[in-house]
Amino acid sequence: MAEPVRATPPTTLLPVILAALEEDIVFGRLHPRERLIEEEIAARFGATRHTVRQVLVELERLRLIERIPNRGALVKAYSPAEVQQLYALREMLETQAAALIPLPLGDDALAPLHALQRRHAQAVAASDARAVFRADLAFHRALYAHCGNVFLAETIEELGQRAQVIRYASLRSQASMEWARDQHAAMLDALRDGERDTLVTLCAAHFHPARQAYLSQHPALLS
Amino acid sequence: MAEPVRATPPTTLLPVILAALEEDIVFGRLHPRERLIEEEIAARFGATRHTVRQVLVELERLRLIERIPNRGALVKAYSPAEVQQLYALREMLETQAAALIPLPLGDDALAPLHALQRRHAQAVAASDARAVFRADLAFHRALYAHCGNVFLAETIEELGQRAQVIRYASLRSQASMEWARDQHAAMLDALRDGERDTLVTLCAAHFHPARQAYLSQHPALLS
DNA sequence: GTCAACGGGATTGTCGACAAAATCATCGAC
DNA sequence: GTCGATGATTTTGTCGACAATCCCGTTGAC
Repeated sequence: MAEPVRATPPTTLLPVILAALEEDIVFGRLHPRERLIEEEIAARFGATRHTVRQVLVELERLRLIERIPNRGALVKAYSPAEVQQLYALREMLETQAAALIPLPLGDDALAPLHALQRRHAQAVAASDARAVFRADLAFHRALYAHCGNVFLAETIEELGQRAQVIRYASLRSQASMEWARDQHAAMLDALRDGERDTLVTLCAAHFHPARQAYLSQHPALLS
Repeated sequence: MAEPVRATPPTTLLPVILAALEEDIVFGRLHPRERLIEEEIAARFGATRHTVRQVLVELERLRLIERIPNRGALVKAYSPAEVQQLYALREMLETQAAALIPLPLGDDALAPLHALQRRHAQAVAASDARAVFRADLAFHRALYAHCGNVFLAETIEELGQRAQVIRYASLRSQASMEWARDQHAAMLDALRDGERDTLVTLCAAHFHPARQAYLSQHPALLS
C-alpha cells in the first residue's frame, strides 16, 4: 500500500485507480512479483471490487501486471535477457520511425513538439518525477506520430509503456532527466534543420541509460 | 447470426465463444461495422451476458472489434490507407525477424516446422478454410519464434492477428492458399540451406496478395 | 522426520437483478 | 416537408451476494 485515498467524484473512479496503480508500478512503489489484491485496492479507493477488476484487466493489457486464473495479479518482472530484447526491438522501431519522418518538419508541426518539450523541461526543473514521466510519454507520442504509419506509432507507444517499469530506474536521477531533456531539444533541432542522421542517432541512443540502470539495479531477476 | 449453438460442458464457455466470434469476424460472417449485441450472443451460446462481455473485452484486445462506452461493440474496419500502413509495418518487422533467424536451422528446429507445414498443406488440399487459417497462424508463429527476440515475435503475431480480417480476403481462393503453401515450403528450404536472401525476400513478399485482395474487395471503406 | 490428507480462512470468479444510457419511433411546431 | 422535442424500448453498465478455488497451517500415518 503506497498512497492515501484520493477524494473524487462518485462516478468514473476507474481512470483514477488505473492512473494511480500505473504510477505505483512504474515508480517502483509496487515491486515486481508483488501481489495486487482486489479487495485491498477497492478499500483504498472506496470503489467496488468490480471496478478494480476492470482496472486489473486494463493493467494486464498494458503488460504491467500478469493475471493468473484463480490466483490473482502480480506486478510483471523482466529478466535481463528480456530487457535486452525489449530494448533491441524499441531501438529498431524508433530508428525506422525516425527515418520515416518527413524532414525538415514545418513550424506548424514543430510548435506542439516545442510546447511538450517545455513542459518536460519544467517538470525536470521542478524535479517532479510524475510530471516528467507523463511529459516524456507525451513528447515521444507526438514525435512518432509524424512517421506516417499509425500502427508503427502505436507499437512504439505500447513497447514504451511496457518499458516504463524499466525506464523509471533511470528517471530517478536528476542527471538522467536532464540528459533526456537535452536530447529532446537536440531532436527538435534536427527536425527543424532536416538533419536525418542526427535524428536517427538520437532516437536510437535515447534510452540506453535506462536499460543499463535497470540491469544494474535488478541483478537477481533471472527468473 | 451465423452459426448454431454448440453443445458444451457447463463451464468454460468463454474460449468457445471467443473462437466462434473470432472466426465469424475473420471469415467475414460478421461484416465490418456490424454490431455485436451482448444479449443476442449470450442467447446463441446459452451463456450469461457476463461471459459474453469478457469475450468482447478479449476481442477488443485482439483489435478485431471496437467497443464504444454505452454504445456497444462493432467489428473493426480498416481504411485503405490503414491497410497499406499495417502491411508496411508487417513487412518491415518480418523482414527484420527473418534476418535475425540463425541460419542454417538445425534439424531439431526444422522438424516441428515441417510438421506444421504438412498440416497446412493438408488443410489446403482439403479446402478447409478454417483449418488453413489456424495452421497458417501456427506456422508463422513457430517460424518467427526462432528470431531470438520474444517481443519481436509477439509483435509480429499481434499484427498478424490484426491483419486476419484483411488476410482472409485472399484465403478465399484456392489458388492463393496453394501459393501460400508453396511459399512455406520454399521458406523451409531456405532455412535448411542457410539462404538468407531468399528467406528474407520470401518473408517480405509473403502477404502481398492479401493486401491487394482486400483493397480490391472493399473499395468503399474510406471512412 | 517426511509426506499426504484435511480443513479454515482468504481470494478470486460468477450470477441475477437493477440502474443508466443510448436508440428509435412518434408527434407536433414552424 | 423538415426539424427538434418526447417517451418507450433496447442495450449497456454496475452492484451486492454467493459459489468456487486456492493457500497454508495442522494433523496424523508410516
